[in-house]
Amino acid sequence: MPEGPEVQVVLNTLEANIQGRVIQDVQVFYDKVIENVSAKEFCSLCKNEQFRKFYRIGKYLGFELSTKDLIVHLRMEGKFYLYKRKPIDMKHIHVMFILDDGTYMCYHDTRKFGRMNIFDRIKDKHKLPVFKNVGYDFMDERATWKYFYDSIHHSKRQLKQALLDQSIIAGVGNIYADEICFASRLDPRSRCTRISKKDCEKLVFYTKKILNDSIALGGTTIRSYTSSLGVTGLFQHDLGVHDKKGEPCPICGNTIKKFVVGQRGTYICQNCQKRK
DNA sequence: CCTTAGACCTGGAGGC
DNA sequence: TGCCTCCAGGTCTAAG
Repeated sequence: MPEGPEVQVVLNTLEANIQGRVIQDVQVFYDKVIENVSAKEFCSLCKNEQFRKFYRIGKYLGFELSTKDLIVHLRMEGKFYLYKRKPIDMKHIHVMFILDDGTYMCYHDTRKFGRMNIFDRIKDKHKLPVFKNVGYDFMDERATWKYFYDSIHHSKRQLKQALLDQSIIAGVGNIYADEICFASRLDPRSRCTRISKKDCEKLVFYTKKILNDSIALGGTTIRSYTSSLGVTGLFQHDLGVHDKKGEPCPICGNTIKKFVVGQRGTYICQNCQKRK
């Protein structure tokens, strides 16, 4: 479910609720969630660690603990829930952290795609092995239009695939990629080689604007009925094209069409968005 | 180097 | 009600 903005909202909420808490115990019910060490090792490495700092790079959540960095990727459906007592329905809970104030911090993930990694704490988080193929976060000042232009203009790929490429600018996912293309008046199927510097200025400007606006509204909630930690946002009301097949374009009134681009459902107003 | 299909998982929605 | 197919906010891999 989450793209950069939703991950940021989750992070903000967790920071407000568990900063300073100490992990007293950890239980793992689906071992594959833990990626870089065994589940057993993960539990012992987390034990007695305190949540100190909270950060995000692209779609990754980072928790700086007393001596470790805990890195979580929620993938499609991962969520954190905080409970005052142990939940009765443990069906999709795969990891449970029991904190020193009695909170049960539960990792819930219907499709089991999410992953957790734990490392010895380091200062430069970008150097952690999980971030090897992750570029600059969309909030990073190094994520400029020039950098984006230099990264894509030799590529034969379609524009949308470049926007989704986490090794260039990290944090954009399928919904926001459609919205960025719509705001920039560009067809996501356009070839990167044909995207001008001027286009890149627009694309990076709207990437930052749309993702930051979404954070301010608590993120986007579609196809989701549960209100997990901070994931019931309001930005879905501001979407222009995504998930609006058959509806009129908010600018020109033309019918929004759906295509498949890079194996992802993609929504376009073919009147407003120019194919290059 | 690039693109594409498939894999990883579960459940909701819609067709019959 | 049941069965079937398609679809889903992500990413990695193998194969061409």
